Amino acid sequence: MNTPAEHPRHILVVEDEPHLAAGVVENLRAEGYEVDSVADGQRALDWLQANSCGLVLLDVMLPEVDGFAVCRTLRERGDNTPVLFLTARGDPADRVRGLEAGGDDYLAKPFHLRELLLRVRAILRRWDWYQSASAADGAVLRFGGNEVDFRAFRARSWNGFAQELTEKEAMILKVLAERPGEIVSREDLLERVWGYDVFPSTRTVDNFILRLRKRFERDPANPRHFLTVWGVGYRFMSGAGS
Amino acid sequence: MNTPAEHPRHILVVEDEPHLAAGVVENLRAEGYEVDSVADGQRALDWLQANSCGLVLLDVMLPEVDGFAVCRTLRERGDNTPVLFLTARGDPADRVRGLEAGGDDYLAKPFHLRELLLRVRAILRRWDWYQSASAADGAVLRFGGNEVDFRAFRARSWNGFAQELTEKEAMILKVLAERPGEIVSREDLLERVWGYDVFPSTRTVDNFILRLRKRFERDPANPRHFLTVWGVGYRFMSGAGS
DNA sequence: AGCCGCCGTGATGGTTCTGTGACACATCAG
DNA sequence: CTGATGTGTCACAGAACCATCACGGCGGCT
Repeated sequence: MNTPAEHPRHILVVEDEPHLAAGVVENLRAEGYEVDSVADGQRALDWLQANSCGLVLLDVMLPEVDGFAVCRTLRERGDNTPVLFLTARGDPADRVRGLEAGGDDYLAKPFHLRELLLRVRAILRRWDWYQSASAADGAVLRFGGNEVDFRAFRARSWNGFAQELTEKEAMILKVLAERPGEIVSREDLLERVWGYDVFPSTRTVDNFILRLRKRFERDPANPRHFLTVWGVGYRFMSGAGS
Repeated sequence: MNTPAEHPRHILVVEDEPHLAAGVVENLRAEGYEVDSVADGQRALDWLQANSCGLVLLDVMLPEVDGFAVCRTLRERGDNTPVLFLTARGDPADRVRGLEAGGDDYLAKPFHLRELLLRVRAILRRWDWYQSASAADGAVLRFGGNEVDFRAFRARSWNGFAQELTEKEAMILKVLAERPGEIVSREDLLERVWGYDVFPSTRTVDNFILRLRKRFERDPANPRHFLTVWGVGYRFMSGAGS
């Protein structure tokens, strides 16, 4: 079964209008993605059976097999590769149909390339995350007697207790731990963890810090690893840094 | 067609409120950018047809043609100059509207100058041509046995004590340290640190100098680094200059 | 349907930072 | 020397911000 983890920066573009396809492909490549492109639904399904990728850009209006059908078939196969629908019509009902077919997002044509790139980035960010977690082979973070395994969302805390991290907890921890000693603003965290079009309050971030402290700090009220930077954000210290 | 490649360090500010525009322009110039400014949407479009730049700072609420419309027109022209929206409303949905209009980022007023500068830098950094941020940035400042890391708002003073600088302290120190040996007036400091919409008294500046002296001077009463220029302002000396 | 765990928000209380006034001291003009 | 003006220093109050808790919504699982 295909999983996006295998080729997270690889994108398949399914679009029958050659000019549009070329433009999209070009721009995605310029952003550093690997891109393949096919022109109809059947070929898309064939390609996806033989290969894997991190995202499918799927035009709804396709000759032969339309985009919704492609996506449904894909899901029936057990393939969970993220799908971003492109459609000519602005009909919001299409969005619902797309989501029902198992799509992840939806963009109405004509769209701005910039917006497309933003959405692609947002969708792939999730997988970027898995990738970097496994890439840093020793994807086990150690600090102050704690041990965190990002692959399994698992951790063992300083006092020996096993901890099952939630997804958000793990992501926040990871973003912080990527830049030890540096300040990470709440906005950074929101953007990196939640994405560009979701707006939880900054209070939410505080809460996750609170949870991380409870899990990993010996004295959560006097944190040594998850430090507050007043007026800005937080900073992660792994060691006995002073 | 305009591309940011031509003038990557050039910024156009489109803002109708003169005082805000002045503050923003001044701060951007101090960071080393070339800055032009116009006061309404039509002039912005005219300017952008005749010139090119690396970034447009675009107020949403403008007389005549609003910011979204300016951006849309720009994109229809095929101009992909990055656009950073400024808006009076804090409504996060505006961010999406801005992105849909073809913008690159979005900042709600009232914003902190520091944040504005960070975002400007982030956007311009996407273009490889623009490598180095401002001089004092990211660097570690050393003087008289002290060590200041502006990235982390942290410092170690001559006697070895760790110092957690507050935001304002760090900013004032940075502005002073950018021009070692030069006189910086209180008005300059107010403009650079507090920005466009706050007007503390000059007394406040004195107080922050006091705090900096306490942190970093061996004998705060006889300062060797944070010197008073009577009747004008202050001057920062990094070395043993006297 | 019912249960449970995760997530986001609001309220509350405590902490830190910031700006100001007061007063003493320093500097300058005459 | 004397007054006028600017600065050093301190303490304080208000503002801004954060930690923490409790609660409700939502979705997944049984």
